[in-house]
Amino acid sequence: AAGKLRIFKSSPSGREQVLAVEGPGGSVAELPVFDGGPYPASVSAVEDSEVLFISRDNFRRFCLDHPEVALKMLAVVGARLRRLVGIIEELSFATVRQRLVSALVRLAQTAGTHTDRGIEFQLPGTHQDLAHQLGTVRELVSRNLMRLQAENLIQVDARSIVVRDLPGLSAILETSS
Amino acid sequence: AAGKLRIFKSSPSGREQVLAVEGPGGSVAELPVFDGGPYPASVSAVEDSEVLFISRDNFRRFCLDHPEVALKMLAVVGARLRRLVGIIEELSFATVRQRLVSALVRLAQTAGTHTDRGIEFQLPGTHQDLAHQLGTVRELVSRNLMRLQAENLIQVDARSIVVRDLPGLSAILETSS
DNA sequence: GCCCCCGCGCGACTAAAGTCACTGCCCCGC
DNA sequence: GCGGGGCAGTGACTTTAGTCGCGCGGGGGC
Repeated sequence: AAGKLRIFKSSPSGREQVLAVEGPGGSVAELPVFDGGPYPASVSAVEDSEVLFISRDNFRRFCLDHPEVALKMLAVVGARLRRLVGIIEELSFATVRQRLVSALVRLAQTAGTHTDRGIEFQLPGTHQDLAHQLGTVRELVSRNLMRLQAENLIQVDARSIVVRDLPGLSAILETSS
Repeated sequence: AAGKLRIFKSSPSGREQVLAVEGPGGSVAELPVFDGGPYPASVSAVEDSEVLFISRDNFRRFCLDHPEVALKMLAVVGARLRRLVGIIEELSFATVRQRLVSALVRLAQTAGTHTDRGIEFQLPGTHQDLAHQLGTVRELVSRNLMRLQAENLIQVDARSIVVRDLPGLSAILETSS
Protein backbone atom coordinates (compact mmCIF):
# COMPACT_ATOMS: atom_id res chain seq x y z
CA ALA A 1 0.00 0.00 0.00
CA ALA A 2 2.86 2.37 0.81
CA GLY A 3 6.63 2.33 1.00
CA LYS A 4 9.13 0.22 -0.87
CA LEU A 5 10.12 -3.42 -0.52
CA ARG A 6 13.13 -5.26 -1.80
CA ILE A 7 12.91 -8.92 -2.83
CA PHE A 8 16.29 -10.63 -2.74
CA LYS A 9 18.27 -13.80 -2.37
CA SER A 10 21.23 -13.90 -0.04
CA SER A 11 24.12 -16.33 0.00
CA PRO A 12 25.70 -17.90 3.08
CA SER A 13 28.80 -15.79 2.43
CA GLY A 14 26.87 -12.55 2.78
CA ARG A 15 26.38 -11.67 -0.86
CA GLU A 16 23.00 -10.54 -2.06
CA GLN A 17 21.14 -10.51 -5.33
CA VAL A 18 18.13 -8.25 -5.63
CA LEU A 19 15.30 -9.80 -7.62
CA ALA A 20 12.81 -6.97 -7.59
CA VAL A 21 11.84 -3.79 -5.84
CA GLU A 22 8.13 -3.34 -5.26
CA GLY A 23 6.30 -0.12 -4.57
CA PRO A 24 2.63 0.67 -3.91
CA GLY A 25 0.45 -1.58 -6.01
CA GLY A 26 3.03 -4.32 -6.17
CA SER A 27 2.90 -7.68 -4.51
CA VAL A 28 5.28 -9.93 -2.66
CA ALA A 29 5.16 -13.49 -1.38
CA GLU A 30 2.44 -14.63 -3.77
CA LEU A 31 4.09 -17.90 -4.67
CA PRO A 32 3.14 -19.84 -1.57
CA VAL A 33 -0.43 -18.75 -2.20
CA PHE A 34 -0.31 -20.21 -5.69
CA ASP A 35 1.32 -23.54 -5.05
CA GLY A 36 1.51 -23.99 -1.29
CA GLY A 37 5.31 -24.23 -1.40
CA PRO A 38 7.90 -22.33 0.62
CA TYR A 39 8.98 -18.73 0.14
CA PRO A 40 11.44 -18.58 -2.74
CA ALA A 41 13.26 -15.48 -1.51
CA SER A 42 13.50 -12.88 1.24
CA VAL A 43 11.94 -9.45 1.53
CA SER A 44 13.05 -6.40 3.43
CA ALA A 45 11.71 -2.87 3.63
CA VAL A 46 13.70 -0.11 1.99
CA GLU A 47 11.44 2.52 3.50
CA ASP A 48 8.82 2.40 6.20
CA SER A 49 6.05 0.52 4.49
CA GLU A 50 2.48 -0.56 4.86
CA VAL A 51 1.43 -3.89 3.44
CA LEU A 52 -1.87 -5.70 3.10
CA PHE A 53 -2.23 -9.38 3.79
CA ILE A 54 -4.49 -11.70 1.88
CA SER A 55 -4.82 -15.24 3.06
CA ARG A 56 -4.46 -18.17 0.76
CA ASP A 57 -8.07 -19.20 1.21
CA ASN A 58 -9.47 -15.73 0.69
CA PHE A 59 -7.39 -15.22 -2.40
CA ARG A 60 -8.45 -18.48 -3.96
CA ARG A 61 -12.10 -17.90 -3.17
CA PHE A 62 -11.92 -14.42 -4.60
CA CYS A 63 -10.34 -15.72 -7.78
CA LEU A 64 -13.03 -18.34 -8.19
CA ASP A 65 -15.74 -15.70 -7.74
CA HIS A 66 -14.03 -13.14 -9.97
CA PRO A 67 -12.14 -15.05 -12.65
CA GLU A 68 -10.93 -11.86 -14.31
CA VAL A 69 -8.86 -11.21 -11.19
CA ALA A 70 -7.04 -14.47 -11.71
CA LEU A 71 -6.24 -13.46 -15.26
CA LYS A 72 -4.95 -10.15 -14.02
CA MET A 73 -2.81 -11.99 -11.53
CA LEU A 74 -1.39 -14.10 -14.33
CA ALA A 75 -0.33 -10.91 -16.07
CA VAL A 76 1.33 -9.69 -12.88
CA VAL A 77 3.40 -12.80 -12.34
CA GLY A 78 4.07 -12.79 -16.06
CA ALA A 79 5.73 -9.43 -15.63
CA ARG A 80 7.77 -10.81 -12.80
CA LEU A 81 8.84 -13.73 -14.98
CA ARG A 82 10.02 -11.31 -17.61
CA ARG A 83 12.13 -9.41 -15.14
CA LEU A 84 13.72 -12.58 -13.84
CA VAL A 85 14.54 -13.71 -17.35
CA GLY A 86 16.14 -10.32 -17.89
CA ILE A 87 18.25 -10.75 -14.78
CA ILE A 88 19.35 -14.20 -15.90
CA GLU A 89 20.26 -12.83 -19.29
CA GLU A 90 22.41 -10.12 -17.76
CA LEU A 91 24.06 -12.45 -15.29
CA SER A 92 25.05 -14.99 -17.88
CA PHE A 93 25.93 -12.77 -20.82
CA ALA A 94 26.97 -9.36 -19.51
CA THR A 95 30.03 -8.21 -17.61
CA VAL A 96 29.73 -6.18 -14.43
CA ARG A 97 30.62 -3.14 -16.46
CA GLN A 98 27.78 -3.77 -18.87
CA ARG A 99 25.29 -4.46 -16.11
CA LEU A 100 26.28 -1.24 -14.42
CA VAL A 101 25.91 0.73 -17.62
CA SER A 102 22.58 -0.89 -18.24
CA ALA A 103 21.38 0.20 -14.80
CA LEU A 104 22.67 3.74 -15.36
CA VAL A 105 20.92 4.03 -18.70
CA ARG A 106 17.70 2.81 -17.16
CA LEU A 107 17.98 5.31 -14.34
CA ALA A 108 18.77 8.11 -16.76
CA GLN A 109 15.68 7.30 -18.76
CA THR A 110 13.33 6.96 -15.82
CA ALA A 111 14.65 9.36 -13.21
CA GLY A 112 16.92 11.68 -15.18
CA THR A 113 16.48 15.41 -15.80
CA HIS A 114 18.08 17.02 -18.83
CA THR A 115 20.56 19.78 -18.01
CA ASP A 116 23.13 21.66 -20.06
CA ARG A 117 25.80 19.21 -18.98
CA GLY A 118 23.82 16.08 -19.73
CA ILE A 119 21.24 13.88 -18.10
CA GLU A 120 21.44 14.13 -14.34
CA PHE A 121 20.08 11.86 -11.63
CA GLN A 122 20.77 10.49 -8.19
CA LEU A 123 21.75 6.95 -7.37
CA PRO A 124 18.88 5.40 -5.42
CA GLY A 125 21.16 4.01 -2.72
CA THR A 126 24.73 3.32 -1.74
CA HIS A 127 27.26 1.64 -3.99
CA GLN A 128 26.73 -1.41 -1.89
CA ASP A 129 23.00 -1.43 -2.69
CA LEU A 130 23.72 -1.03 -6.35
CA ALA A 131 26.22 -3.86 -6.18
CA HIS A 132 23.55 -6.11 -4.72
CA GLN A 133 21.20 -5.28 -7.54
CA LEU A 134 23.87 -6.09 -10.09
CA GLY A 135 24.92 -9.25 -8.29
CA THR A 136 28.45 -8.10 -7.54
CA VAL A 137 30.47 -6.29 -4.87
CA ARG A 138 30.94 -2.67 -3.88
CA GLU A 139 34.48 -2.30 -5.14
CA LEU A 140 33.58 -3.23 -8.68
CA VAL A 141 30.76 -0.69 -8.76
CA SER A 142 33.10 1.98 -7.48
CA ARG A 143 35.89 1.10 -9.89
CA ASN A 144 33.64 0.85 -12.90
CA LEU A 145 32.02 4.19 -12.14
CA MET A 146 35.48 5.74 -11.96
CA ARG A 147 36.44 4.09 -15.20
CA LEU A 148 33.36 5.39 -16.97
CA GLN A 149 34.20 8.84 -15.67
CA ALA A 150 37.77 8.54 -16.91
CA GLU A 151 36.35 7.69 -20.30
CA ASN A 152 34.32 10.89 -20.23
CA LEU A 153 31.05 9.04 -20.50
CA ILE A 154 29.68 10.12 -17.15
CA GLN A 155 30.54 12.47 -14.34
CA VAL A 156 30.28 11.28 -10.77
CA ASP A 157 29.86 13.53 -7.77
CA ALA A 158 28.98 11.59 -4.66
CA ARG A 159 25.60 10.09 -5.48
CA SER A 160 24.69 12.36 -8.33
CA ILE A 161 25.53 11.15 -11.78
CA VAL A 162 25.64 13.20 -14.98
CA VAL A 163 25.49 11.22 -18.17
CA ARG A 164 27.60 13.12 -20.68
CA ASP A 165 27.48 10.68 -23.56
CA LEU A 166 24.42 8.47 -23.67
CA PRO A 167 25.16 6.99 -27.10
CA GLY A 168 28.68 6.21 -25.93
CA LEU A 169 27.27 4.45 -22.89
CA SER A 170 24.78 2.49 -24.91
CA ALA A 171 27.56 1.38 -27.21
CA ILE A 172 29.11 -0.51 -24.31
CA LEU A 173 26.03 -2.69 -24.13
CA GLU A 174 26.57 -3.90 -27.68
CA THR A 175 30.18 -5.05 -27.43
CA SER A 176 30.12 -8.84 -27.40
CA SER A 177 33.23 -9.61 -25.40
CA ALA B 1 1.90 -33.55 -25.81
CA ALA B 2 5.04 -35.47 -26.74
CA GLY B 3 8.75 -34.90 -27.09
CA LYS B 4 11.01 -32.46 -25.31
CA LEU B 5 11.46 -28.70 -25.68
CA ARG B 6 14.24 -26.45 -24.50
CA ILE B 7 13.52 -22.87 -23.46
CA PHE B 8 16.62 -20.70 -23.66
CA LYS B 9 18.11 -17.26 -24.10
CA SER B 10 20.93 -16.76 -26.56
CA SER B 11 23.45 -13.95 -26.68
CA PRO B 12 24.69 -12.18 -29.79
CA SER B 13 28.09 -13.83 -29.25
CA GLY B 14 26.63 -17.30 -29.55
CA ARG B 15 26.40 -18.24 -25.89
CA GLU B 16 23.25 -19.83 -24.57
CA GLN B 17 21.52 -20.13 -21.24
CA VAL B 18 18.87 -22.79 -20.85
CA LEU B 19 15.93 -21.63 -18.74
CA ALA B 20 13.87 -24.79 -18.71
CA VAL B 21 13.28 -28.09 -20.42
CA GLU B 22 9.67 -29.05 -20.87
CA GLY B 23 8.27 -32.51 -21.51
CA PRO B 24 4.75 -33.82 -22.03
CA GLY B 25 2.32 -31.90 -19.84
CA GLY B 26 4.51 -28.81 -19.80
CA SER B 27 3.83 -25.51 -21.44
CA VAL B 28 5.82 -22.96 -23.36
CA ALA B 29 5.16 -19.46 -24.62
CA GLU B 30 2.39 -18.71 -22.13
CA LEU B 31 3.60 -15.22 -21.28
CA PRO B 32 2.28 -13.45 -24.35
CA VAL B 33 -1.08 -15.03 -23.58
CA PHE B 34 -1.04 -13.55 -20.10
CA ASP B 35 0.08 -10.03 -20.80
CA GLY B 36 0.07 -9.57 -24.55
CA GLY B 37 3.80 -8.81 -24.58
CA PRO B 38 6.55 -10.31 -26.71
CA TYR B 39 8.16 -13.72 -26.25
CA PRO B 40 10.72 -13.51 -23.46
CA ALA B 41 12.91 -16.34 -24.78
CA SER B 42 13.41 -18.87 -27.55
CA VAL B 43 12.34 -22.48 -27.77
CA SER B 44 13.79 -25.35 -29.72
CA ALA B 45 12.97 -29.03 -29.87
CA VAL B 46 15.38 -31.47 -28.31
CA GLU B 47 13.47 -34.40 -29.76
CA ASP B 48 10.76 -34.67 -32.35
CA SER B 49 7.80 -33.20 -30.54
CA GLU B 50 4.11 -32.66 -30.76
CA VAL B 51 2.63 -29.50 -29.32
CA LEU B 52 -0.87 -28.17 -28.86
CA PHE B 53 -1.75 -24.57 -29.53
CA ILE B 54 -4.28 -22.60 -27.53
CA SER B 55 -5.13 -19.13 -28.71
CA ARG B 56 -5.09 -16.17 -26.41
CA ASP B 57 -8.82 -15.66 -26.72
CA ASN B 58 -9.69 -19.30 -26.17
CA PHE B 59 -7.45 -19.52 -23.14
CA ARG B 60 -8.91 -16.43 -21.54
CA ARG B 61 -12.46 -17.52 -22.21
CA PHE B 62 -11.75 -20.93 -20.79
CA CYS B 63 -10.25 -19.41 -17.67
CA LEU B 64 -13.27 -17.20 -17.15
CA ASP B 65 -15.59 -20.19 -17.52
CA HIS B 66 -13.45 -22.47 -15.35
CA PRO B 67 -11.76 -20.32 -12.74
CA GLU B 68 -10.06 -23.31 -11.13
CA VAL B 69 -8.03 -23.67 -14.32
CA ALA B 70 -6.69 -20.18 -13.86
CA LEU B 71 -5.62 -21.06 -10.34
CA LYS B 72 -3.93 -24.17 -11.63
CA MET B 73 -2.16 -22.04 -14.20
CA LEU B 74 -0.93 -19.75 -11.44
CA ALA B 75 0.62 -22.75 -9.75
CA VAL B 76 2.31 -23.73 -13.00
CA VAL B 77 3.90 -20.35 -13.60
CA GLY B 78 4.72 -20.26 -9.91
CA ALA B 79 6.81 -23.36 -10.41
CA ARG B 80 8.54 -21.68 -13.30
CA LEU B 81 9.26 -18.64 -11.14
CA ARG B 82 10.86 -20.88 -8.57
CA ARG B 83 13.11 -22.46 -11.13
CA LEU B 84 14.20 -19.09 -12.47
CA VAL B 85 14.99 -17.85 -8.99
CA GLY B 86 17.05 -20.98 -8.52
CA ILE B 87 18.98 -20.26 -11.71
CA ILE B 88 19.63 -16.70 -10.61
CA GLU B 89 20.83 -17.90 -7.26
CA GLU B 90 23.27 -20.30 -8.86
CA LEU B 91 24.50 -17.76 -11.38
CA SER B 92 25.23 -15.10 -8.82
CA PHE B 93 26.52 -17.16 -5.94
CA ALA B 94 27.96 -20.39 -7.29
CA THR B 95 31.09 -21.12 -9.28
CA VAL B 96 30.95 -23.16 -12.45
CA ARG B 97 32.33 -26.07 -10.47
CA GLN B 98 29.51 -25.84 -7.97
CA ARG B 99 26.86 -25.49 -10.63
CA LEU B 100 28.21 -28.55 -12.38
CA VAL B 101 28.22 -30.55 -9.17
CA SER B 102 24.72 -29.40 -8.43
CA ALA B 103 23.58 -30.65 -11.82
CA LEU B 104 25.35 -33.97 -11.32
CA VAL B 105 23.78 -34.50 -7.92
CA ARG B 106 20.36 -33.72 -9.34
CA LEU B 107 20.89 -36.18 -12.18
CA ALA B 108 22.15 -38.84 -9.78
CA GLN B 109 19.04 -38.46 -7.67
CA THR B 110 16.56 -38.46 -10.53
CA ALA B 111 18.11 -40.66 -13.19
CA GLY B 112 20.75 -42.63 -11.30
CA THR B 113 20.86 -46.36 -10.66
CA HIS B 114 22.74 -47.74 -7.70
CA THR B 115 25.54 -50.14 -8.59
CA ASP B 116 28.42 -51.64 -6.65
CA ARG B 117 30.71 -48.85 -7.84
CA GLY B 118 28.33 -46.03 -6.98
CA ILE B 119 25.42 -44.20 -8.53
CA GLU B 120 25.51 -44.44 -12.28
CA PHE B 121 23.76 -42.38 -14.93
CA GLN B 122 24.13 -40.94 -18.41
CA LEU B 123 24.61 -37.30 -19.27
CA PRO B 124 21.49 -36.17 -21.11
CA GLY B 125 23.46 -34.49 -23.91
CA THR B 126 26.87 -33.32 -25.02
CA HIS B 127 29.22 -31.32 -22.85
CA GLN B 128 28.19 -28.36 -24.93
CA ASP B 129 24.54 -28.85 -23.99
CA LEU B 130 25.43 -29.14 -20.35
CA ALA B 131 27.51 -25.98 -20.59
CA HIS B 132 24.51 -24.14 -21.96
CA GLN B 133 22.39 -25.27 -19.06
CA LEU B 134 25.02 -24.08 -16.60
CA GLY B 135 25.56 -20.81 -18.43
CA THR B 136 29.18 -21.47 -19.30
CA VAL B 137 31.33 -22.98 -22.04
CA ARG B 138 32.26 -26.49 -23.06
CA GLU B 139 35.86 -26.36 -21.93
CA LEU B 140 34.99 -25.60 -18.35
CA VAL B 141 32.56 -28.50 -18.19
CA SER B 142 35.21 -30.82 -19.55
CA ARG B 143 37.92 -29.54 -17.23
CA ASN B 144 35.76 -29.63 -14.14
CA LEU B 145 34.57 -33.15 -14.87
CA MET B 146 38.20 -34.22 -15.15
CA ARG B 147 39.03 -32.46 -11.94
CA LEU B 148 36.21 -34.16 -10.06
CA GLN B 149 37.47 -37.47 -11.41
CA ALA B 150 41.01 -36.68 -10.28
CA GLU B 151 39.59 -36.00 -6.84
CA ASN B 152 38.03 -39.46 -6.87
CA LEU B 153 34.54 -38.07 -6.47
CA ILE B 154 33.21 -39.33 -9.77
CA GLN B 155 34.29 -41.54 -12.61
CA VAL B 156 33.75 -40.42 -16.16
CA ASP B 157 33.51 -42.73 -19.13
CA ALA B 158 32.25 -40.98 -22.23
CA ARG B 159 28.74 -39.92 -21.28
CA SER B 160 28.26 -42.27 -18.40
CA ILE B 161 29.06 -40.95 -14.98
CA VAL B 162 29.57 -42.94 -11.81
CA VAL B 163 29.27 -40.99 -8.60
CA ARG B 164 31.69 -42.59 -6.19
CA ASP B 165 31.35 -40.17 -3.29
CA LEU B 166 28.03 -38.41 -3.08
CA PRO B 167 28.69 -36.83 0.33
CA GLY B 168 32.01 -35.56 -0.97
CA LEU B 169 30.28 -34.04 -3.96
CA SER B 170 27.61 -32.43 -1.84
CA ALA B 171 30.29 -30.95 0.36
CA ILE B 172 31.47 -28.86 -2.59
CA LEU B 173 28.11 -27.14 -2.65
CA GLU B 174 28.61 -25.88 0.88
CA THR B 175 32.00 -24.24 0.49
CA SER B 176 31.40 -20.51 0.46
CA SER B 177 34.34 -19.36 -1.59
C1' DG C 1 33.59 20.83 18.81
C1' DC C 2 35.02 16.20 18.78
C1' DC C 3 34.81 11.61 17.57
C1' DC C 4 33.30 7.73 15.31
C1' DC C 5 31.18 5.27 11.86
C1' DC C 6 29.97 4.54 7.35
C1' DG C 7 30.56 5.00 2.63
C1' DC C 8 33.91 5.43 -0.77
C1' DG C 9 38.55 5.40 -3.49
C1' DC C 10 42.32 2.73 -4.43
C1' DG C 11 46.31 -0.44 -4.86
C1' DA C 12 47.90 -5.11 -4.89
C1' DC C 13 46.82 -9.51 -5.16
C1' DT C 14 44.36 -14.22 -6.07
C1' DA C 15 41.31 -16.86 -8.30
C1' DA C 16 37.94 -17.92 -11.53
C1' DA C 17 36.20 -17.64 -16.08
C1' DG C 18 36.68 -17.56 -20.68
C1' DT C 19 39.50 -17.76 -25.25
C1' DC C 20 42.31 -19.85 -28.74
C1' DA C 21 44.47 -23.35 -30.93
C1' DC C 22 45.50 -27.83 -31.44
C1' DT C 23 45.09 -32.99 -30.92
C1' DG C 24 42.86 -37.25 -30.90
C1' DC C 25 38.97 -40.17 -31.05
C1' DC C 26 34.93 -42.37 -32.62
C1' DC C 27 31.28 -43.02 -35.64
C1' DC C 28 29.18 -42.76 -40.06
C1' DG C 29 28.89 -42.50 -44.99
C1' DC C 30 30.86 -43.85 -48.95
C1' DG D 1 39.30 -49.14 -45.78
C1' DC D 2 39.26 -44.18 -46.17
C1' DG D 3 37.96 -39.61 -45.08
C1' DG D 4 35.36 -36.20 -42.70
C1' DG D 5 32.71 -34.13 -39.06
C1' DG D 6 31.34 -33.62 -34.53
C1' DC D 7 32.71 -34.20 -29.78
C1' DA D 8 36.01 -34.29 -26.14
C1' DG D 9 40.66 -33.37 -23.68
C1' DT D 10 44.23 -30.09 -22.92
C1' DG D 11 47.85 -26.45 -22.66
C1' DA D 12 48.83 -21.61 -22.61
C1' DC D 13 47.11 -17.42 -22.23
C1' DT D 14 44.07 -13.04 -21.33
C1' DT D 15 40.49 -10.95 -19.13
C1' DT D 16 37.31 -10.29 -15.53
C1' DA D 17 35.77 -10.89 -10.95
C1' DG D 18 36.44 -10.92 -6.38
C1' DT D 19 39.38 -10.22 -1.91
C1' DC D 20 42.02 -7.75 1.53
C1' DG D 21 43.67 -3.95 3.63
C1' DC D 22 44.15 0.74 4.16
C1' DG D 23 43.26 5.75 4.08
C1' DC D 24 40.25 9.53 3.56
C1' DG D 25 36.30 12.46 4.47
C1' DG D 26 31.77 13.93 5.69
C1' DG D 27 27.76 13.73 8.67
C1' DG D 28 25.48 12.58 12.88
C1' DG D 29 25.51 11.72 17.85
C1' DC D 30 27.10 13.25 22.09
